Amino acid sequence: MSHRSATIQDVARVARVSTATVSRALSNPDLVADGTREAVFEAVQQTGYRVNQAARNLRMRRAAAVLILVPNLGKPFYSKILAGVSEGFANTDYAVLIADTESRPLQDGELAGYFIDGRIDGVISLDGGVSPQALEQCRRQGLGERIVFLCEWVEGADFPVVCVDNAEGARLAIRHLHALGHRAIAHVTGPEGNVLTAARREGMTSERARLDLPAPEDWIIRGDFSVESGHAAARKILAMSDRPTAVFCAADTVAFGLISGLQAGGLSVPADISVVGFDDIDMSQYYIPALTTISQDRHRLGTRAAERLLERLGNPLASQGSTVNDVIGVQLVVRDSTAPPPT
Amino acid sequence: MSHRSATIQDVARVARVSTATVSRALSNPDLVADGTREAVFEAVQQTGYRVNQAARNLRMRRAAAVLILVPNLGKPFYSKILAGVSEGFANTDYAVLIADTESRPLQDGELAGYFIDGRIDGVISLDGGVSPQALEQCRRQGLGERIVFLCEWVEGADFPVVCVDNAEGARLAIRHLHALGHRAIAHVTGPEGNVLTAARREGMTSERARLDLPAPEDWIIRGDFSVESGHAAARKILAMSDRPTAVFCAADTVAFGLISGLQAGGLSVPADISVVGFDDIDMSQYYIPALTTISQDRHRLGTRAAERLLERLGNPLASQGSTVNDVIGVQLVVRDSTAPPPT
DNA sequence: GCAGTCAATGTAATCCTTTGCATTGTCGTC
DNA sequence: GACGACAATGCAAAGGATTACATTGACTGC
Repeated sequence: MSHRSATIQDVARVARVSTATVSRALSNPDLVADGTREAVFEAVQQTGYRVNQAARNLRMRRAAAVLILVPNLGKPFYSKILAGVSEGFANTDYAVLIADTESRPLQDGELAGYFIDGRIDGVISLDGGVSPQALEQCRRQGLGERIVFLCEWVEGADFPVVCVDNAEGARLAIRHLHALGHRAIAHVTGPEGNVLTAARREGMTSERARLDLPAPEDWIIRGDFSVESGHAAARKILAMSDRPTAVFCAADTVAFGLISGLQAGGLSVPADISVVGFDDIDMSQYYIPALTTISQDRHRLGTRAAERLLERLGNPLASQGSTVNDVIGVQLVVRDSTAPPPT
Repeated sequence: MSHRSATIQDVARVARVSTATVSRALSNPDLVADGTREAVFEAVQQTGYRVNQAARNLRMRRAAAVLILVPNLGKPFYSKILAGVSEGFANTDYAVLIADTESRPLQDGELAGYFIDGRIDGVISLDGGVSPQALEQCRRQGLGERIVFLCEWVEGADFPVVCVDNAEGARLAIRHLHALGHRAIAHVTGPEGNVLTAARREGMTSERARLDLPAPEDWIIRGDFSVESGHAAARKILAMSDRPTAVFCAADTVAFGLISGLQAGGLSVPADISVVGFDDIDMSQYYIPALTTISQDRHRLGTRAAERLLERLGNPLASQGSTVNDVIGVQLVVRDSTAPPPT
């Protein structure tokens, strides 16, 4: 019951071997003889020894930790992704650090700094807003192999990305509305400058063009993925003279705000106007009306990103230079917020 | 552009002082002369030195990290709390580790193990389901001061708790319904064995008794905080001969499922039946009808817990033995899901 | 002019593992 | 019977910071 916890020295003493042998017995069991190995295990039990991470990290020049950059932990969209990521690292000895880039944006050189001072071995960024300079700095330090993007990415920076096919999701949404008979389809976007915003808008407009549907300028309404922005969009739509019969929203949360605002304004969803979301968050199937949306497998996105990073950390030489793009499929989930347009 | 990053030795050489002086200049600037200090800072700039965390942790016998135990990262309820916690540690040098106890439950001795092998300095547990043995083990190791509970807690274990006044929240809900004229009030609980479930149910039943309201057994419906359980509860209520005119749900998510199920069964909320939730998650004000609920300041809960843990880590002697209970107030937020009972 | 004080700095031990290299002993082979 | 190969283990040097203790000078007060 000594206050100080057991060290490898203690184990070595009890097992009557050297510390080197203890170390080997634990991390590379085949290198030691059967009897010795057992003696060591026995001694470990007896002393309650656990390897000191700091010492190991110091010696091995690694951090045994990865950092997840999340734009805003407060958004329900991320929670399942994080659960996936954290599960992806569950059987490894990597600790998962989480940083909210909204509540505290990364300082200049902070990212590279975390690597240099041995706090982390790798990064999964859900934030496409990481500054290109920060990334360039990391790459110069030879840390390029240790960064993976998830969901979002940085245009022009050559890092591996795990994401869904956003444009395809948008196309699915438009096609669904078109099949129901809609021709007047509006879009509430995400925040300006966001890669998802761009991809979804692009998919939306290209499909609308392909189907030869009208595309007045004011049918593209600027939002920012928030419920509030959906609510604001509703007011704009209510005020339009030439009102669309359907709206495709860049996120489910936007759709909720939109529907709430439309109903408050006297329009019924889907009787008067159809709404499609994007993401299929948990709430969507229980919203009233249950939301028609584009589903992405968030849990899988998380585990996949974890796998990618693990690969790259395990074998820094593999797939060098080439960017492996993991694109995960999306699915249209039809529920109650879409219907044929009013006649 | 050497590949190896600068060490304190390099800085010492450049500044023409000893490593001890460099260390002091950085962590305890008053101890060195002005000129020396500047020379050191200059050398740090020049070499791009950053202190190696592993080495520092080894020497100082600390981990510079705290662990947050989250029952289920996938639940939107936690995201804002986590944002608060992470903000609470933002200006410290503590890294924030997050573990999902549902996707990977803690093994026996794992919690104490994290302390012993120097991975963490403290724990904030949002999970009241941590095994009492694990906690007892931590306490025996003298780690009792390093654990703080948040939102949930373990009955009988004497650790500091930051939480809201759950019973009071329940009472507020019942009083509100009573004031509207309701006498027949049911309750959908959280999962059995959960401390929040117990506290909220207790507040609900005691207030109902105080107001002399009827309390048939089947008006307490077992749920588990999930949307699905709310949906299931709706079926039970629809099947009742003696139907309540109002339902208080142990969580907003439950209320969503309930309302969705009730409407599907032909009952209108709040015209036919009123519903009150608990938590006031982001979605609640945009649900249709906007949800009347008990609001808790989740962000503040997070930052407060962080503060508590920091205090205890900084000064292990302070408030020793005595459990400081931080109870944060709750507020009734009246929206559109409650109305006088049908006449 | 000398003992004592104090500020500023240096020396070297310490934190605990991992691992390159050296050593020992066994066994098979020519 | 000598030698090489090889398995098993030990010795001791990293790895990079912090800090107790020692040292040096300058300065105070008598």
